[in-house]
Amino acid sequence: MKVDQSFFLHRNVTTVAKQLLGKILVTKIGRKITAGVIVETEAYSHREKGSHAFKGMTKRNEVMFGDGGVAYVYLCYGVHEMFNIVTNKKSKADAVLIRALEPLNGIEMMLERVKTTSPKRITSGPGKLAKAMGIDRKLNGKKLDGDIIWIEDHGIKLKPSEIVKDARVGIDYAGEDALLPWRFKKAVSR
DNA sequence: TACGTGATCACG
DNA sequence: GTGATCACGTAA
Repeated sequence: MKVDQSFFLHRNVTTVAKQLLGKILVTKIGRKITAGVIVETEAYSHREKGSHAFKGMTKRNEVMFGDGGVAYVYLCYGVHEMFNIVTNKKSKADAVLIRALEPLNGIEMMLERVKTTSPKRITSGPGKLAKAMGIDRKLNGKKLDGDIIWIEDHGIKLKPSEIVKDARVGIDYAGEDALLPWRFKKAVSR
């Protein structure tokens, strides 16, 4: 079933980032459904330098300042669309970057979008998964309880021991805040 | 390790 | 207006 919007209003963005692991991201773009299990996330709080919201509201990060439960999508390096989930209440501009999925449904469609034939690692990075899922800036600000993009809970809850914590990547500009262990990953089962 | 790519933002 | 910068991916 769909995750209730109240889940995204939680005040602790790292908690939401951890609890998103194991949940399902689903998009329905032009009648095509694609879905994948979230296996890697990063938390961004408006109070630390890694966040786009740290220096206040701009045209780009505007949707982060509204209530949680909407998509924040922006273009990175002129090439990649990045998909985030806004969390916390209005004016508390927190967000979770979805960094990796395990493909579940609509793999054919994903392959077509990414223009490859190998499903291996097709959703293994933030830019790639957005492309595979058909997510772009048109979805910026869209609520996650509609019928275009949403999150489902299939009852999977990871134990703390199944969650690998790490420093976030690609944010050297954040200085000491780049060291926060706010990257969460599902441990590889073996 | 190096760089493409284009929107964005902080200047003025 | 303009220029530096960037929450990546891929090739080498």
